[in-house]
Amino acid sequence: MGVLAFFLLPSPATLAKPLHMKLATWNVNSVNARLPLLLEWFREAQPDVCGLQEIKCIDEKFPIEAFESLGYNCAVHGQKTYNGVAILSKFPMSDIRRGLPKADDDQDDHSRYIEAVIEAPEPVRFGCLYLPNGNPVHTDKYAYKLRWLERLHSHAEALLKLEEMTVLAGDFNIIPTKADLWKEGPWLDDALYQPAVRRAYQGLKNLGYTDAFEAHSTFSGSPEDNRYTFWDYQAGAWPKNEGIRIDHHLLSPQAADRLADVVIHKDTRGRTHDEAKPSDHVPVVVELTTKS
DNA sequence: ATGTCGATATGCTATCGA
Repeated sequence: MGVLAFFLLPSPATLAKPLHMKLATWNVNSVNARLPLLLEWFREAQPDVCGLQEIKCIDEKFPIEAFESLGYNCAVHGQKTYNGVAILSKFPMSDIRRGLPKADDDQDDHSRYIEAVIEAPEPVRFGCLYLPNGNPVHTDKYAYKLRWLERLHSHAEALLKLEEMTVLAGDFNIIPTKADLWKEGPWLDDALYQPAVRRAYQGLKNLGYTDAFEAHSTFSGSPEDNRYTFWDYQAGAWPKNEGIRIDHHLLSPQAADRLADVVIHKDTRGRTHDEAKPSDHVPVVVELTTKS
């Protein structure tokens, strides 16, 4: 009978181990000012992939060696002083795109989008975005935000046609619903909470993308008591827990089918390390079930 | 509304963007 069991059970070599691939996003508000905290968090959390926003440096000043020493490959789309995005990945990356597609009359010199195929055993296309803030409304900054959302919509639509596992993650600068802020009043005139902006976010979902946090909260046995991802430096927002949820993962249907967990690393908002102060955003980590 | 940051050059204080 020992022989029978040997034949009926799959051997360890052929049994595909279920794995969880961790895909994170974090607006770091200067990668160099934040570096000691970032390295500490990467050692602990061990994300497979992490999109960074607001790195606030040109490519040449990105601390590539520090991340390589932790086992990450780096794809960087930097800019002097403002914006700047990057993808860190334990797996090799291919098909790297810097910037969203532009129409002929679009002028956009901000570094706000980078995308790569993560060459894991089951590849994932990962887009890292830093959507314009858009304040104050009724200015060209707000118009730029709306136009950027149109361009993101078009690109997101094109990506769905590839029928891949795709994750669009980043600082969307969009508060999707009333549940995603502590009090509505102060935000009614803010570009992060305008109906047109929230409608555009819903438009991305209507294409077929799933908001990972929203989906996870519908089947999570113990929903997180915190859903905020950002607390302003000003006016004591953090000690008063006056936060908002603006850092999101949108999943293609192929990725949404694998959604296993969403974790907001709230504790990093109160941490310091080697003189480095916390970012005003915290990392959000999505776990997808994948095969080895 | 504002109790804070970070990068920069207008450069040891002010300005911008968030």
